[in-house]
Amino acid sequence: MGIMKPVADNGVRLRAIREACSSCSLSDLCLPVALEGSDVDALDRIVQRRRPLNRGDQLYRAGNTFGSIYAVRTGSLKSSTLSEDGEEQITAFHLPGELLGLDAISFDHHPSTAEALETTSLCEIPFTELELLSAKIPGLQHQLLRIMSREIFDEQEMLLALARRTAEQRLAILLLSLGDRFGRRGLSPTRYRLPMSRHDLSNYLGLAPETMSRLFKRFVDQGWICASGREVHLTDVPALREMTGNPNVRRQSEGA
Amino acid sequence: MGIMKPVADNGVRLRAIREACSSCSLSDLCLPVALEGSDVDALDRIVQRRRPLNRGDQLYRAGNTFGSIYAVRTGSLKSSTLSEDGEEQITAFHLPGELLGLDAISFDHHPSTAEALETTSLCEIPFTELELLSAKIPGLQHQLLRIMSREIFDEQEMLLALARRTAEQRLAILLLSLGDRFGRRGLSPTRYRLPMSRHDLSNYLGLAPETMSRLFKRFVDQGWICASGREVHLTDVPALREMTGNPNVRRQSEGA
DNA sequence: CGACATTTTGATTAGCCTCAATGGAGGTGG
DNA sequence: CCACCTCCATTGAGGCTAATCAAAATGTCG
Repeated sequence: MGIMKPVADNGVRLRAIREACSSCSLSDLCLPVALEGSDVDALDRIVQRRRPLNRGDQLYRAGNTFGSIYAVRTGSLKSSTLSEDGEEQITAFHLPGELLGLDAISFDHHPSTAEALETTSLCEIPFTELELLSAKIPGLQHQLLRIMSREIFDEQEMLLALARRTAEQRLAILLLSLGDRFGRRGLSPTRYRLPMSRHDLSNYLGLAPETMSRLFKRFVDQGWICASGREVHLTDVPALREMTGNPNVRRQSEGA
Repeated sequence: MGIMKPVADNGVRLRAIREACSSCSLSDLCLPVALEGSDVDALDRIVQRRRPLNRGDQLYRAGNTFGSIYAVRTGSLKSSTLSEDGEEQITAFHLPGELLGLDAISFDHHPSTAEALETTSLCEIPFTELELLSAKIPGLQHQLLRIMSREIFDEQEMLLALARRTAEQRLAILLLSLGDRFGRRGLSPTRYRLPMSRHDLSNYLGLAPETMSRLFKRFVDQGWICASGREVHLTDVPALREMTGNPNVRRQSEGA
């Protein structure tokens, strides 16, 4: 087993993988681990490129057997399930650098459908091979658990944040969250293009599309954002953050 | 490394563990894995008993460093976080046989506080030791990933199920879910004692306590349940299941 | 039995959904 | 180039659900 022993060109190899995966989460997987060159090779080998998906293409459907997890290189996707009445229920959006497919591990099949919102390229990581590898490379197993747990937990926290919140708060939370996530990948956290339609947005937030529209108007009127179609500019982040909290609490100055 | 090779008294040892842990999820951890006697010993050794918690006692608090995961033997707990306005937000209930503490893996500290709802006994499973062990025992690593993913995912699904649902649907979903979970441990799925107060219940479902009370009344009036204090009897499970779906869909006979 | 917490009940209000109709953007064919 | 169509986003009016406020009833525990 490869033990903590830096190898001369390790940094170079790591960079190669990171390049290969763009800025995808796979780099999170190797970065904190001291890997030997051969290990990096091994990891590199199991990562597969796929040809890009077009808008509307499905990466996998609910019920498909689980084989791989995926990292978004460029573009974006939505995960959704069908409620018993046949309505689409969007459960997550996936931006560049994020993983998807993790929720399938427990059941060996995907509980949700993943669909590209625009032209999207991905890395595919066959899961059994990753598992095999993680048994051999010390530290990788721990990283795998952490990242898995992290990605799933983030989603859960998002759901929790949205529950019990007013429509206004939900939109503020989502806009800030998207900004954070874009920011993490080197883009502007306050000025970005929404990859999803108002319809998808309202579906995800559990609101009627009409409410969504009214909210955008209100946010613009208040001077919190500038919005034109899918282009959004968060002009007053502090105000948005303020709204994030409980509305029932009267606004009080921090000093009081 | 111990390879798939049944050992004479393996079954006995497994049963011993299962007894030791009552019917806790740890049995899920070893059951599908072919373990050698020595492996079972190893697993057995790292599981620790703890003295029971009293009602109101906290197992861990949000922010505590993460060391172990826990399996509920008897009793029950609630997990909660504090929203920015200082309000308690209950994120999960934990019944006998279920695991808790898994959400701490990604951050090395607990994101939530766990508090006993009644006298509660637990098994403690030190995580680093479990990880070490899972590197040695084939299959255990996979099981660990699966169970983790499963527990976290179940919670997420619950949150999702509760989002975008009417108060009536939420209560129906929760009552059925609790029944399922009790049923899985050999108790009646239709007649049980709620371990939590109406207040906790309403908090978890994101409703006002008054609404909770009115809902119980309505459910009783409709003949769907019998309720006296915390004792609940689901008298019309089909009706409850029916309610679970989208209310906006007119009730239609399946055959139509 | 009295003090306290929890639960229930009643009246009112606010927020969001629904239905309905209008306004724009992008694509197609005359 | 313009008329037309379709899809999506916006705007308005009204209704329903669940929150809030207030208070009584019930249960719990010393």
